[in-house]
Amino acid sequence: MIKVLIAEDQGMLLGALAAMLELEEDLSVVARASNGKEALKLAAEFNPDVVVTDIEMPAMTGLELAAALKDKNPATRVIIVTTFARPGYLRRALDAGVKGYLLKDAPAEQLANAIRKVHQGGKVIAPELATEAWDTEDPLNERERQVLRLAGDGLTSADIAKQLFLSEGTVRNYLSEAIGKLGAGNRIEAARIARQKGWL
Amino acid sequence: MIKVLIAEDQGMLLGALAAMLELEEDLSVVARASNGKEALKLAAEFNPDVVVTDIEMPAMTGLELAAALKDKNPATRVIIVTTFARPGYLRRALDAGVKGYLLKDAPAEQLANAIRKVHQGGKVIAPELATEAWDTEDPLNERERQVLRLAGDGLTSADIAKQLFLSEGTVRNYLSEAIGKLGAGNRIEAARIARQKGWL
DNA sequence: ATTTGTGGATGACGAATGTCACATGACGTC
DNA sequence: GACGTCATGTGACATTCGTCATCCACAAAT
Repeated sequence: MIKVLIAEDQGMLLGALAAMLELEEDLSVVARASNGKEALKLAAEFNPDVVVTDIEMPAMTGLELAAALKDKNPATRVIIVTTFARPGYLRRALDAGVKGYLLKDAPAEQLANAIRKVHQGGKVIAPELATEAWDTEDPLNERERQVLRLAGDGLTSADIAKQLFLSEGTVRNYLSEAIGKLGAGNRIEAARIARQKGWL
Repeated sequence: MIKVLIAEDQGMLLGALAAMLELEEDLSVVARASNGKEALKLAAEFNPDVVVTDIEMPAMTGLELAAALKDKNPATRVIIVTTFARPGYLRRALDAGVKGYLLKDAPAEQLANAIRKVHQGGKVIAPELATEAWDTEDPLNERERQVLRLAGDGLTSADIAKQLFLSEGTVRNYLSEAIGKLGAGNRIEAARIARQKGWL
């Protein structure tokens, strides 16, 4: 009997996944969490074989959860189930020792099999991501990321400068750099691109 | 036996919801669709009592689906299940005669009951939305919306002008109007606000 | 002790943006 | 036909943005 913990902030999906997995005879959903922090606590308590987790959650993301589990529950395998086909996410997930990375777009039937495969020591990566160009590196440095995040929310250079304790000119320099690196035409497009790649 | 059709583009959720609802003795999932268009076709074929649908889907959104069903399958009740707590969406949904509007954040257990209630002629609106301030009107006109959509993607005024066959000055005028109406400081913030409200 | 690198600041310039007042023409209404 | 009004343009102006060359301070490397 494979003990499964599910971490997912969308109640609807959490409940539905749990119901679906309970139909499998060799799986048992021993705990549910609606964010990473809760999942970590429950993992310590129930010691699940496999953790199925979303990425974007309040309090603690699935990526942070994976990293923490690698440390505290090294025997527990982690499968990420997310909406986002972003190279940055996949890379960070693999770095955190994640064994599975599935997209919510994929048919639900795949999940049970992925759990079994990962439980047996295998790896399951969504085929859309396993291929080629998904190893694009994040070309931005920390400052550029910060500045771009704020710019993407509509703050002016002056506002950003105030928040980050930089001069306005410096902010413009970083933005200019980021725009160039991303091949964008302006800050808006740059922010869009970076977000879409999972770099923000 | 209540006949249910589910339309949802995330395969994972679609499958999981179907599995969960099939556990209910008085419900039967007669068809599944991954977009509105497909759902409309299947609805004509299976004549479901209740359609459970997401909003943001390719080909045809859940809101468009609801409007079309109101016309072609007036007896079919529609329940929207979406991530987005946006006033614009709820308003449009109600205008399309939708009987239920639930958030994916809500516990999954609610769904079966919502289906029963709606099937009996009732209405189910997520409590977070049923309250007050959710009737904020969209102050934008069609042109302003178009222009803002493109501006939000990082196009310059000149690009937008070309796409919409307007002069650049006119584009700037519309943007200026939109920025003013939304109380924003620039086009980026304006686009962010409008999107968040579900007006784009 | 000099070189090199890095993070940040400055100043200047042209381009894009935001604002406003006003013009034009199409359409409906009285 | 005179009158609003609605969509679109125009021109002018101040501000913000994007770019680039250059400079400064400080730390690490040699």
